[in-house]
Amino acid sequence: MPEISSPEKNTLLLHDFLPYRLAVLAKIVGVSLSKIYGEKFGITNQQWRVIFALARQANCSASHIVHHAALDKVQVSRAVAGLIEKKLLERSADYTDRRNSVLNLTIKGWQIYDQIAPEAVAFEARLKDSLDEREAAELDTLLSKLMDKATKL
Amino acid sequence: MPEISSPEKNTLLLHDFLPYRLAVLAKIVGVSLSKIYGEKFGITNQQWRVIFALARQANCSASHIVHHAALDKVQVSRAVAGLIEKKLLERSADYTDRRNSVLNLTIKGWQIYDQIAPEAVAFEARLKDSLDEREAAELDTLLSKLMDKATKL
DNA sequence: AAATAATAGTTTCATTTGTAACTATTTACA
DNA sequence: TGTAAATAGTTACAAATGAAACTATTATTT
Repeated sequence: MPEISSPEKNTLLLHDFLPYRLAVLAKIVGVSLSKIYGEKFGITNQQWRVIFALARQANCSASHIVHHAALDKVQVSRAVAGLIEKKLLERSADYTDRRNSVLNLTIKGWQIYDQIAPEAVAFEARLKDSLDEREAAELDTLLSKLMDKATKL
Repeated sequence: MPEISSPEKNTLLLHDFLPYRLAVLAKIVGVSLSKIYGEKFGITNQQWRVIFALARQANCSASHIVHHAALDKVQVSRAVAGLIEKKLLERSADYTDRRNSVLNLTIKGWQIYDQIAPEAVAFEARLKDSLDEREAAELDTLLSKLMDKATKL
C-alpha cells in the first residue's frame, strides 16, 4: 500500500534550506564574534572590518575599503567617522586626487587591532575545531564555489 | 636569504576569515533570495520564514515559530502582525491556554506559499549547481558541524 | 574651454531592528 | 489559597540600516 501524501513530501524544510542555514549560521557566528570587539572595545562590526582592512593595507582610501571589506560607501563613511572620533584612525588628504581620503590606523588603533586580532584568530580556530584538515580544506573550496555562484545569480 | 617579514605573515586576511566569509555569503544569498518573495509579493524575510514554518506545521503558536524559524519573539510578533494585515494568515484563540495564539495560513497565504516555494527550491538548486553530489553531502555535514560548534561557543 | 558625466564621500530621512519594559495568563510553591 | 515565578506575546523607544539626494572634485566629451 502506498504511503499517503505527507506534508514533508510537499513542503520545504526550513532547517534544510541552504539560504536559511547560511543565514542562521552566519548570524550566530557573527554575534559570538562581535562580543570580542563589541563588549570589550565598543566597536561595531563595520568598524571592525575597517580596522581589519586598514591593518592589511595602510594609506588606503574609503573606496578601497568598500571593495575589500564588503561594505557599501555609506557604511564605510559611518564606520570611519566613528573610528576617527574614537581616535583609532586618522584621515589625511590625497593631494593627487582631492576626492580621496587617505586613511590610517593610529597607534591606538594598532594597539586595539593587536589585541583583537589574536582573539579573532582563536575564535575562528575554535569554530573550526571539529573539522579535520581535509574537512577544513573542503569547507574552503565549497564556500568559494558557493560565493562564486551566488555573485552570479 | 630569508624573506623579509611581510604583512601577510602577521595580519589577518579578511577574505579568508571564516566568520567574514559566512557573513558575506549569507548576505549575498539572502539578498538574492529576498527578491523572490520581496519584489513580487512585498513579503519580508521574517514574514517569509513564518509562512515557511506554518506551511510545515499548521495550528501552531508564535513561540513554536520562534523555535523553528530562528526568530525572536519580537520578530515573530511583528511578522505575524504584518501577515495578518495582508490576510495571509489568521490568528485564533487557544482555549486550553489563553496565552497562546493559534496561527494558520489563509487560502491566500497558501496560494502565495505555493507560488514562492517552487521558486525558492529552484533558487537553492541554482546555488548548488556547481556542486556535485559528494560535495553537496559534504556541505551538509560541514554546515551541521559548524552550526553545532557555533551554538556552543 | 564649457558642459557633461563620473567618482569619492557625506548627509538626510524613512524604515528596520534590538533591547527592555509592559500586559495577560498560567504554573509553582509556601 | 495567595504570592511569586514563569511563559506568551505586544509595545515603546533608541540605535542601526538602506536608499536617495547632496557636495566636491576629477575625467570626458564636444
